[in-house]
Amino acid sequence: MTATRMTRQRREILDALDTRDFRSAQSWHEHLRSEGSTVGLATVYRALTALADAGEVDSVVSESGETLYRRCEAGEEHHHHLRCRVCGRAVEIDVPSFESYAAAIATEHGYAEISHTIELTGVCPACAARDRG
Amino acid sequence: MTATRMTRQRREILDALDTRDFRSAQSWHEHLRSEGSTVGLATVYRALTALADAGEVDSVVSESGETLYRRCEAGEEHHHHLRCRVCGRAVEIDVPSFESYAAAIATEHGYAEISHTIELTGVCPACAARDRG
DNA sequence: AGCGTGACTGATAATCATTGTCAATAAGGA
DNA sequence: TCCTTATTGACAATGATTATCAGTCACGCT
Ligand SMILES: [Zn+2]
Ligand SMILES: [Zn+2]
Ligand SMILES: [Zn+2]
Ligand SMILES: [Zn+2]
Repeated sequence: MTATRMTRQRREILDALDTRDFRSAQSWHEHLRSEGSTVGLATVYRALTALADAGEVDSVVSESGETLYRRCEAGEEHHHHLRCRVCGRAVEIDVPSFESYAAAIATEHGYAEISHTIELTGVCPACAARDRG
Repeated sequence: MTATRMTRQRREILDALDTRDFRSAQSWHEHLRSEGSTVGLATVYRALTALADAGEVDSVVSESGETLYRRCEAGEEHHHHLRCRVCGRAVEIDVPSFESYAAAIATEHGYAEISHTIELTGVCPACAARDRG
């Protein structure tokens, strides 16, 4: 019944994704092409959304509304990020006290099916240095 | 030098925005039209982005990438929301300990110009009831 | 009250990210 | 190898947002 096939394209995409930078589907596609891959844009979109649904990659929606992806660190659990808004480089952070607080405040207001978003963005040391020249 | 003029359209838009629901520009436009206004879609977009830039309305980016707006109770002050992902109804929450925590963890990683996003989403009591109805 | 200027408006075209279409291709089990 | 069908990729289509630009009107000034 299940039937997920391991194709050349999927292997290429998995290989390209790293755990350092958050990039858009279009950006990953460009990156793959520049490395010689011939993978199509639609395929990159399909693979990334599928991987995100499967929880194998992280996705965040940027301030401008683009969806950004990166591969998770091994063995994924719920976590949040501190991301560079210039280059996409990100580190994972955890916000221990918030997790329970979120549930409490939500039920207090009668809201169900709660989910939450916590993202920190800034300019990483490398990009800050580059700015100064 | 400054030159922001109070037009009929801007007055209508300001009047329409309420402090209860987060809606997209298109949704506010529909709402205005249904009330008899003849305001154009582009004008609604322009007014909302201007108001958001001026800090007079809050804007959040939804999971699907749409930008949602509403007028807020807390004036200019920084705050966060618990929003219904079905109807947009939202309440303001505060996350007391987080503000300083965000700054600390960011500088710890060398990131500058920090900003953060915290949004809770769920299904409000009214929408939950309607689901069952 | 009348005038002039430039900010504002609205219909529409353009843009941009993302999704849908569909014929051709190629995993992977028999 | 052969068959079934998931997958691919070029391209069209969508949907939100932004840019154009000619016509309009707010508002300071006389
Ligand atoms: Zn950076
Ligand atoms: Zn969390
Ligand atoms: Zn608010
Ligand atoms: Zn609701």
